[in-house]
Amino acid sequence: MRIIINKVTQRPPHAPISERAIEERLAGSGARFTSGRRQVVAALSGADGPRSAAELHEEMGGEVPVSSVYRSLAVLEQAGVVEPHHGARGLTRYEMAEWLAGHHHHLVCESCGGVEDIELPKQLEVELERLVGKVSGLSSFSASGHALEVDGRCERCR
Amino acid sequence: MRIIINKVTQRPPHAPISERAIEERLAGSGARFTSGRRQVVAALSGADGPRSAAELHEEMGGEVPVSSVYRSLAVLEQAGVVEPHHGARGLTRYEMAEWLAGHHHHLVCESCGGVEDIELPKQLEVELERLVGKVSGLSSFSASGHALEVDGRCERCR
DNA sequence: TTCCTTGCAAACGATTTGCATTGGA
DNA sequence: TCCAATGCAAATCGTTTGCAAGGAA
Repeated sequence: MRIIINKVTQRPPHAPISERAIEERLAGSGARFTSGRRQVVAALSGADGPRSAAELHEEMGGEVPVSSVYRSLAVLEQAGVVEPHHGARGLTRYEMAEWLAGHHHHLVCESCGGVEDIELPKQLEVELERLVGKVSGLSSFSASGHALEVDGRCERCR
Repeated sequence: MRIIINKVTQRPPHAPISERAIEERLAGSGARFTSGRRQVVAALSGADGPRSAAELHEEMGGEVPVSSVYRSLAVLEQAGVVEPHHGARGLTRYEMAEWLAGHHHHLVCESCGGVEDIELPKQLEVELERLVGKVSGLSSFSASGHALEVDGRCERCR
């Protein structure tokens, strides 16, 4: 997976993550920002799309055992630092929470199953939000967020 | 999960599924439209949202073993009769393919993990398609479809 | 007879958990 | 010292597969 989006929409690989804010969030859950968790956060905020526990395990050099990666992810999710994303073949991948990584959407490749982030130009995002607003007006479902998934083939698989 | 959408957007619980068309599709894959597969199709086209193999197994009365439900789903997916949908906790749920059930979107309850179908009023759907068209113009990703997921709490969980 | 199907049980891969140990405030 | 955090191995859970029996063309 590589970012192939043009400059306007490309999401910076390293969003300016606030270590401080994360530490506070964790503290709020009575948890510490340990080295293992820092590594997960680092790997995740440097990624161009959601990552599974196994992918993170590998990207982190295989030092930290997978079970610990899972535990880190669970704690970080609990604290609202990362968010799960359910994709191809029942794999659960995680990404930094919206308040840290910014709101974005996904391009899902139906061939390789990879996922790339895409940030909509403000105007389109505004349109989309307006549209979602109308949708929730249609049902007794109380909407709190939305995600647009665009399916197709990534450049590599075309 | 219950349909709570108003009349304008509610999707008919029993879309007028063409048994004939399904049989032909299966034949094209060299497969038969057996009783077990008919049961899966019946359960799925009567549902108001995606269903997992386990849910179908239960809704079908527990007669057909889960492994057979999985096999039926695999064959039906192969033939383009049903489509997988990856949701909460890595569960794979299926629904009738778009050409049979019609294009629609999902309301995902972040509390119970349930998914309800929602069909957008034509005008909104047109807007959405236009928007997706613009998105794919922004990247070198070739889009073939899209899915809008609205997250929130269903009426029951509110 | 020839394949497609199905049931059952074993196998798998992803994720979770129990338990004993380590580490930080 | 005390409780959170971690490593390792065993346990779960959803899903897949091998194999032998059943069925339709």
